[in-house]
Amino acid sequence: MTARTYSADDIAAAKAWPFEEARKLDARLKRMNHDGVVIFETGYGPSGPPHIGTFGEVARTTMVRRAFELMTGRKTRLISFSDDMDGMRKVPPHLPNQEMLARYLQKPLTTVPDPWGSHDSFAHHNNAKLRAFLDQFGFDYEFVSSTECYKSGLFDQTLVRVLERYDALMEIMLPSLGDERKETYSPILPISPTTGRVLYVPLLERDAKKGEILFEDEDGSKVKIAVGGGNTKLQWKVDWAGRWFALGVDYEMAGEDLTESVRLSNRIVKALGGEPPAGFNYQLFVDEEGKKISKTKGNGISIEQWLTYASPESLSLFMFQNPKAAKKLYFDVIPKTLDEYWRHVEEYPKQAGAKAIDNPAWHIHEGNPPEATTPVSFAMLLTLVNAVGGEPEVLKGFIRKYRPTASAEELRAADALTLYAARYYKDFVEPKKQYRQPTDEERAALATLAARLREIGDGAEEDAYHTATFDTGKAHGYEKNLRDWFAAIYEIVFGQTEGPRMGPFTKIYGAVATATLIEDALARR
RNA sequence: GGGCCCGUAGCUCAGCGGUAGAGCAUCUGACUUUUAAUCAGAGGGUCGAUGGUUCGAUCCCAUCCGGGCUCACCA
Repeated sequence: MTARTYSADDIAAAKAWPFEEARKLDARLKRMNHDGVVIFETGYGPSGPPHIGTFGEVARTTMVRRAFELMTGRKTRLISFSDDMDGMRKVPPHLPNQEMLARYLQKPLTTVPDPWGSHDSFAHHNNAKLRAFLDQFGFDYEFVSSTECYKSGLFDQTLVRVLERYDALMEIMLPSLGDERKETYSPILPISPTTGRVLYVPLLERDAKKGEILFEDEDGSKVKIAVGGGNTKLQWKVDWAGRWFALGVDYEMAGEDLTESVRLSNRIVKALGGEPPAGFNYQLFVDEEGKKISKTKGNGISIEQWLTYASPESLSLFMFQNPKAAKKLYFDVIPKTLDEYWRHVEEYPKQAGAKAIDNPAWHIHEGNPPEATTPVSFAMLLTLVNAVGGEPEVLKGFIRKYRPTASAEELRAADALTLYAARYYKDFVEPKKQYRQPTDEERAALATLAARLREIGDGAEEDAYHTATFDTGKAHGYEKNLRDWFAAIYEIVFGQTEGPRMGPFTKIYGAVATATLIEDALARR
């Protein structure tokens, strides 16, 4: 499939938020007479593994990036920046080798040994996780390590600039600090040459010309070092601003909890002589009751949970929707969002112009939505799973029965859903199953049915199986109340009060397999 | 309390100056030698409240109400 083309008028008329963001970015670049490659950035803190928020930020930033590219045709890059020179402030719980890690408190995360022993450092381990995580979704990005930026000298000029503009920066930062911090605050944090820890100490002397600072080391000695080459790092807010300045970041969004940080960092980057990136503050997720999601409470849901029951595309849709509203992230939204995703995909080919590029599917698929949609909804599969169980092959059989005219592509889309439906079955339906013990009459009737099905064998018509089921019931005293016969089958064989129509089910599941299913149920104690 | 963001049908969301929309849920009907599913249709909103701008406001402005985040340290 080839990407469609859109006219300038279409794009100007597009109202989806990524286009609004792209317009903001474009205005900023015009104001600056910036005509180079446009840099998008997302941040990552490697003191923990990547999570659903990490996904959201990269997905949303990519949506703005693609909208911007369509709008301007300009070259762009997406930097995934890992703040891995940050000192380890506390030992994250639930990690192995706690006592070993405790000895590395305050040291840059890239110098903390990997508690799992597989990478150069704790940060390297998590950085690798981040990359594997982003790669799994096919994001286009460039990984950048803070430590490498400092060590390679890439940030040297920025550090010197911080020294040059020291007074202006302090004027911005000091009012935002508590009394105690005011006394010791420094935008530049030296790494102790003796202990390797990140030091939160005041600068005793600074020489912008030489690019040097004097500070008191942990052992009490006065030490003079060059700011560059990885000897020092910038402290938050200034660090963020310095990063924008040094890397030329044009666009970065952030969670609303960082609203104040963005404000300050914007002022700082200006003081450094740069221009704040465009961007906005997206809202954090809340749980079903609208409460803040916290790891300790364990409310909300994780990315692993989402991807267990629904596709990454559906999660992208969730991220696309309303980034400025506090979205409720709880289990029920998963199937709903998955079905909404497919509805949008279905709509796309019917739409044109601005309407098409406002379609979430365009943004989720970076301009290339798939052509085929699923012929059955996920909601329907979840219902079906209640009736016929969670075997993907059986589900696929039912899909083909329900949608005999579906194309191969459509079936492929639907088949992918059976995997999620099967997991849903295993986790939510199967545990609730209650198999009833048969009465003697029921036992006899079911045994007869199993024998009949075996006799007919696979490959007969649905009706043959259905008739056999009816006849067996009638022959065992159910001619007046066939409903009870079916209820007995479902309760004893399927472990639930409702089940599939027996004819079609037997056809799809296989007559011999169905007979075995019945016999197994009779053997159950 | 200050700042920022959000508030459209039961739920999830779209619409953002010109007589309120979708999906799900609900209800009704059709259909299948059980149920579910499927199909057709219906009901459901003073667009958080109040003022203002306008010929006209869900959409712009102001105020208020409700919710979230933030305003020590750390990121």
